[in-house]
Amino acid sequence: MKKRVRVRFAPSPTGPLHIGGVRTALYNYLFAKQYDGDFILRIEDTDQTRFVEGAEQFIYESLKWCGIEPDESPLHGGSYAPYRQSERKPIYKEYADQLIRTGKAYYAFDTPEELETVRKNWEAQRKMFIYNQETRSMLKNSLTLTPDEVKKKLQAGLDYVIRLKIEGKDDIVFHDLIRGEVRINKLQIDDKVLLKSDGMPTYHLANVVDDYLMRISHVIRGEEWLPSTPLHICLYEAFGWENEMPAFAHLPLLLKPSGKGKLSKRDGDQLGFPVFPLSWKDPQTGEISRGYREDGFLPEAFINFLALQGWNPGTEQEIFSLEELTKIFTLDKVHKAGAKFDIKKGIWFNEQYLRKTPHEKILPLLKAELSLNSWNLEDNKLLQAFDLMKERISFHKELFTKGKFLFVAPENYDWTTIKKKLNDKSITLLTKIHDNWSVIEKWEVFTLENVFKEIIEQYNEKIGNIMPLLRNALTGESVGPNLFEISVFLGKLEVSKRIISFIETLKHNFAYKI
RNA sequence: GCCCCGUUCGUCUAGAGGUUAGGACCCAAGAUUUUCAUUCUUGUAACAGGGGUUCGAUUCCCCUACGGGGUACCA
Repeated sequence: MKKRVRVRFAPSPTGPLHIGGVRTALYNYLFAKQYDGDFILRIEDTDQTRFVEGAEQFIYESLKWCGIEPDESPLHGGSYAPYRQSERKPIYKEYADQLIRTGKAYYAFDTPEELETVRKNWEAQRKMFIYNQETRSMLKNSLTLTPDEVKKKLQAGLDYVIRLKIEGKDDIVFHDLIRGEVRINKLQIDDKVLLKSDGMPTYHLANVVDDYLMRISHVIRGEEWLPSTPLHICLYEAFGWENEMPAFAHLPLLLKPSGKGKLSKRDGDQLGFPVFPLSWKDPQTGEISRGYREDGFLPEAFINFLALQGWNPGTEQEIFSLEELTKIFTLDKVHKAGAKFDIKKGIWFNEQYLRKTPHEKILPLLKAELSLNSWNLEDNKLLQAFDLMKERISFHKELFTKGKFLFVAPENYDWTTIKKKLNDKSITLLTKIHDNWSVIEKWEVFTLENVFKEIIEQYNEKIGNIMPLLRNALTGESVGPNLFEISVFLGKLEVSKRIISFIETLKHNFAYKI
């Protein structure tokens, strides 16, 4: 029988989740769903010094917004609870003790200060210190001290850590689902701290123990973990779990647009685009960072974009729903090299989704934005406005800036264009259009256009001369959607008002010319 | 320093020995449009370098360069 697919996304709540993390979560989710497996969210909060208020909540909200909710998590529950590592503290101690008993790990009493001194000394000799099978004999631990001394120290309540005892000089070889065979010599691996002096496990211990206990079948994580994977394998072996070891897949990193370093939380919005899915307020400084949601990205577009950063289906299709992605996602199509993040493509995705997303999904977003502007409009009018503008905006909120004239009469006009087009016929024509339009019974595009064309024919005026003026009258701008459609949208009364107002302004400013 | 991973148009990438090296974004030009946008057409633009292996290498191997990651009682 094949092992059930169970994957986990295991962020630590030391700050807001950033888009690299979201992509890791996404790939885990896609992989799980494809195999009808489970997607687990585990909170790795073992570093009590770096705890950030609200960061955990931010993770839940972000995943929810993206539509990739976990099957099991601290919030959703599950049969392997608890899913928050701080609540599993006793478990790790038990497993660490087990390794002590079996001789696979040992106590170490070196204080952080002592180790720091050793490190400095080594550095002075231009060497890098690592705590490993070659150096541990010179340090203070249960391998160098007598059993009695160790016992005394423990009983005296001295601080200690538990370190993994790496043994042997052979290579650790494993097969990464994305990278193929990876090989590293055991001499390169240090005797990593498993249990910290505060009784909390380090990432390595907690991770391996939990992945084992939670029956994780595939570990899909960022490339920054690739170098410590051999260590994790040593841990599985130390526990005797080598047959239950999950498969590993290490994802390429999302890099800064410059390519210099991985995209990090700290980049904030200095780069000109959000690095967080949602906006985030730093509880310490009060500083607010932009989020994709608040910037106006549709979650479907955001996810689609993110999915294609580092993975592709091998076909030329680029637009995929989350569900489609779950059908075609494969780890072997994940690219190996890091991807320089380029927001331009992300904006393009949003434009695509803006045009194809059904009205009922767009409406709530538009209404929320409308209320911010304290404008009032019926739902169907709002959607009509959106349809008029949707092919010339990248984000739904731009309806209210680029399409402001659909909601309020223009306060200014584009004088540069007006001056070029204005002639001695202009006022007469505008007045005529106004008057003839005023008596139209069927206020629709076809009729308006016909009446308009009859007039310019009658007066032998060029369409390119009068149209910009009429457009300015109605919108205050010289470019935009079809003018007759705008007129229909605004309604006869409003159109009449705007034209009259514009004529008045012209008369006032250009009396000499007319 | 040491270890690991990587390197195809500016960017995201396809390519798994023989291709006019393909697509998308961006940019540019043209067509359509009252205008802008959309749409359509076209264009610019890439195999890091050097050695092998081979009849033939972007593709396989090695070296170099460059980039990224790791090297904590952080994850």
